[in-house]
Amino acid sequence: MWHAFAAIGTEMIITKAGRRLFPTIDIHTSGLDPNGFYSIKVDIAAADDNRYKYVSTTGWVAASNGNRVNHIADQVVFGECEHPNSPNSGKFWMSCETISFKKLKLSNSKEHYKKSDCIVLNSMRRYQPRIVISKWDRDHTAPVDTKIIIFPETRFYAVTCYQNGQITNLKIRYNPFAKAFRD
Amino acid sequence: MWHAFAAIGTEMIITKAGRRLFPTIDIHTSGLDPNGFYSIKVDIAAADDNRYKYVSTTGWVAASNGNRVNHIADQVVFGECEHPNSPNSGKFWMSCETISFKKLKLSNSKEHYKKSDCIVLNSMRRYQPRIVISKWDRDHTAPVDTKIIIFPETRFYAVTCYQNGQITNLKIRYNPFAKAFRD
DNA sequence: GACCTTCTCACCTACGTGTTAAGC
DNA sequence: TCGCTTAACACGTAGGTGAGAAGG
Repeated sequence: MWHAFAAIGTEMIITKAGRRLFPTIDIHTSGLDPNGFYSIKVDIAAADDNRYKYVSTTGWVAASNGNRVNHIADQVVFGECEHPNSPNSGKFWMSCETISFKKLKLSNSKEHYKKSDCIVLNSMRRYQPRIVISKWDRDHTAPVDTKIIIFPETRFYAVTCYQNGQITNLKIRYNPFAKAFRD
Repeated sequence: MWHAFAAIGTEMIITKAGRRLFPTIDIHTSGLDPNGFYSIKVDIAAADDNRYKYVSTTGWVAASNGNRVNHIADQVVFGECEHPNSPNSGKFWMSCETISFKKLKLSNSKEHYKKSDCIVLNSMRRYQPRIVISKWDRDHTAPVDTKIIIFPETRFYAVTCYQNGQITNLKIRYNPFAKAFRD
């Protein structure tokens, strides 16, 4: 699903009150220590420091002279959404068929920052979601090991209104809440 | 609200898939150690070991020769529902205006036991919800102090269908989801 | 004008109610 | 028959969609 959007240039709506991602970020884990304790969260990093604009003839183009970012793991992070079942045992996480972050929302209003599960972004910029899995020590007082996993196909442009009509069509086609707009 | 129901004899519907309590159990805390760590949950104990039946002329009567229970705190407990925000600091809990257990559901099917927030009970018996507040040690590995608080007005009969029409009327009057049945 | 943002709206999904009739 | 349980139903609440018009 993510690949179908990525091939066109994924866009995500951001609103004051917060808008869910579609598609949602769903993962599955393996190779964890069954008896270890882990928290799992998603955060969102800048994909680069460009501003973008959408030109109907050519698509997305960088509008300012931003620098290319080579190490997204070191980039500015704009907030995070811890999975509701965190923290939990490796055994639990691996028994989950899918670990879904469907409650994660994107906003453009700093006043809504305090809402949990809501990450504040800037419009017309590009972002990269990241999966952050932290293992905690026996006393659960500090993380002892943290892994960051990136799926490049989840990169997206934050917008207040869809720019590319093909993206709109895919959203309407696959998002159950947009069924009203299907032909 | 609870008192209005208790005066008549509170009943709670139980179904296979699980039914919410109405009224819900909402509490407020004070006197906790602001820097201490606490988990807060609700569990449900047998109020006694009677079976009951409802007679339209006289109301609820014990149908078997069960024993009166004097110490509900020692009774059989039928499951528990940990508050979603557990565990958390005393400071956090005391800052909450209301701590609500609205997601707690009651079921009569053991197959649904594994659902979190769902407690399995037997129909035509009487139950007593209990608030359980546990303080954890500095390493969060074991509870060091547990307090059990009981509000007698939350005692209820578990039923698969309302027995007392006055209870039905109160539910319809005050539960927003039953608005369709108001005159 | 061009571009981006905000708001309201109709139309969905998802699910919490008691009712009613059927089942056991 | 009687008492209790179950399932389908209409009708609410609650909230997630893009469209379209208005605002800046």
